[in-house]
Amino acid sequence: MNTKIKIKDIADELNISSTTVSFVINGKAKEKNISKAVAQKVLDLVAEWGYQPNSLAKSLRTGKSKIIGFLVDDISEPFFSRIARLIDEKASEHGYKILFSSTRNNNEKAKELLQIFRDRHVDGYVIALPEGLESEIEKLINTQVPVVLFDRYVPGIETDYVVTNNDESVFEATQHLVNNGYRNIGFITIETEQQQMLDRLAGFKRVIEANNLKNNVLKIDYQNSENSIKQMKKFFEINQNLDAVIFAANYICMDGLRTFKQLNINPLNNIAIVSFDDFELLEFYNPPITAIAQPVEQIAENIMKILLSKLNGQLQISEHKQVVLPALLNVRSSTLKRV
Amino acid sequence: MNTKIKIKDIADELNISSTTVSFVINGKAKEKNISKAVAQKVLDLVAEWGYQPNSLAKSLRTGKSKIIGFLVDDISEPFFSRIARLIDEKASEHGYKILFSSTRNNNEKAKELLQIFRDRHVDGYVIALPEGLESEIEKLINTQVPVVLFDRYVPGIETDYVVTNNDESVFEATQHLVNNGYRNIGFITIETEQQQMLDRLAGFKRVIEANNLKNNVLKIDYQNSENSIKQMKKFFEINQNLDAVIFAANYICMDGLRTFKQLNINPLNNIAIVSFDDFELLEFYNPPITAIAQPVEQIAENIMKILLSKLNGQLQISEHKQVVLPALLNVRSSTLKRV
DNA sequence: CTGAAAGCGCTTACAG
DNA sequence: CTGAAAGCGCTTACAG
Repeated sequence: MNTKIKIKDIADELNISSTTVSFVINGKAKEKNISKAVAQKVLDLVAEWGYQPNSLAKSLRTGKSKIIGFLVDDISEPFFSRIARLIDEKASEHGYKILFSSTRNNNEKAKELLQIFRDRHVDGYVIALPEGLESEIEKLINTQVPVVLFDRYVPGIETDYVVTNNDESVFEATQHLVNNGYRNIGFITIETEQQQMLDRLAGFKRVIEANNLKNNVLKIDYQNSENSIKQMKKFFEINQNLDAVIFAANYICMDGLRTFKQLNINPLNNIAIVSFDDFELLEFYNPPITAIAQPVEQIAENIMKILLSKLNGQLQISEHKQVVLPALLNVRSSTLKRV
Repeated sequence: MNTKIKIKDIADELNISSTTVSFVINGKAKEKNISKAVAQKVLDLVAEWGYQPNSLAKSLRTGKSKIIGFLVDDISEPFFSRIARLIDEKASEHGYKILFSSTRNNNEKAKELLQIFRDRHVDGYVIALPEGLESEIEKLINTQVPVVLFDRYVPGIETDYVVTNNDESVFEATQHLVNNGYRNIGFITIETEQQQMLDRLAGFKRVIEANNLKNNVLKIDYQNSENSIKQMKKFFEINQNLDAVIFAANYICMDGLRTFKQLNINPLNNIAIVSFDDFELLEFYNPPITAIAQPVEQIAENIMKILLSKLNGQLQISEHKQVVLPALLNVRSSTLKRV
């Protein structure tokens, strides 16, 4: 194996200085008036020896790590892992790599992670912000490092974010239920201050109020799946006459379907279903379930567009871009017109 | 904001040398005979000022980055993202972070990534090896850096790996079908040399041969979902009399279910199904689908146990651990006894 | 018990 | 057109 070659080796071999080699390697030959002949010699030797700069040394010197920190609740949630993949693709194209970690609903851990990322001189951040970390994130932003939030924004914090139009998309979905004849619609969310969840609820309420319908909302005190199912069971027992239900997130929907199974409620005949976040299960369920699909590709694209333009200086750190993207309502037979 | 504090600042403030501060911070106070009083002063100031070492400088000096490279086909595949989450948890406990990237079936990209990881002085690797990268991986292993393969091993390469017992688990699943009265079983896999896929096929064949059954195997030339469905349609049309089918992987099963839908085959009545890899969809499908569940937690645990013991020197780099874990057959109604 | 100094491998302001 | 030298912030062998 090639015992790590360094700039000095190249310089010595060619009887020139490290400075010149460094300039050539970094494409500054022209700018620095290096003669074509010398530049070519360097390039040739670099190719021949397969020289690769030590990025650690480079980072220490320049203060740039070419690493982006990606922080989410749980990387194994489909929505997040899909974003992760797309972000990584874009980042790789520009020489950045992704360092990720899951906060797993643990704020202490999240704070630590932020600190660790900072120590590692991460150049930029992509974060789905856990509740309660608002002030930490403000501190981070104040250090003049680019931070793009996604999935949820935080009212009152001036920063870049890319989110789905939660309010509007749930409004549409609820309206779709009303149009199809449903009148007693339940909305199942979690007890939280997370903005995206509040927005989804708001969209629901707008329709309910406009149509003078009953406001059947369950806010689950979410601990785990089991506990969540227990609360849903109670809710469905009390509200026997629901003719439709909207689940405000992927994992809530999963628990909802489990609840139906346990209660022997057959969505096919008894109740219409809409879920926020589309995933394969919904397409294959019997009946196939109507879902609000977040525009994952567009979300990832926008995140990276903002982040990269800040990273390469095209966009001022202090100038904040806020992108709200429309979702798609995939109508399936779980919400057929009521007869 | 605290304009980054460094060791020198602490040393100056306390009128001692950077050496002493460094020793104390790295817990070598005793070993280096630093007086308790001095050590305490340092610790106090570190706490007060919230000093955090610059990990870049540390890495450059020590040659250790405290970063683990995680390389898979696609981080958004549920199996991989779940492993990612678990690995990250374990790694974090030991001060390591995960740098990931998806190779997306692109060997050139995979080679590049390996190179990039090397430049970044990744301390260790967790890899689901793409086909055709065998020699690259051997080179990597020869650089004496710990590499743990998972999901698939490569016969002939001496390295650490953690895999599921693919052969045995498919053998069991196939036997289960035979026991329940199925006699014309199809096996759908992809055209590949990937060892885990070959092993799954081998497990199937063992049962087929032992019972003198017909060997109905489809090896899909996998390009994309659409193309894959086309090939399955043809297969099912030719083999009208199949009474059961085993899908050799998650994504193949998804395409299989789509094919059934398009062909109007109702698995409920017409055909038994088994899928490799268990995921929520299978549990909720109608009928619920029998699945071979890989022991994800155990896989992740074993990977990290091996990797960490090599990283901290408890295990020789040259000593290779190879772990084969049993899978669980989750029997559901898609494979009920034939009547 | 403690410190001065070298060095990890780069980049870049400065000098010529 | 090119180079000597300082410095990024650590760690550690060596000296006392």
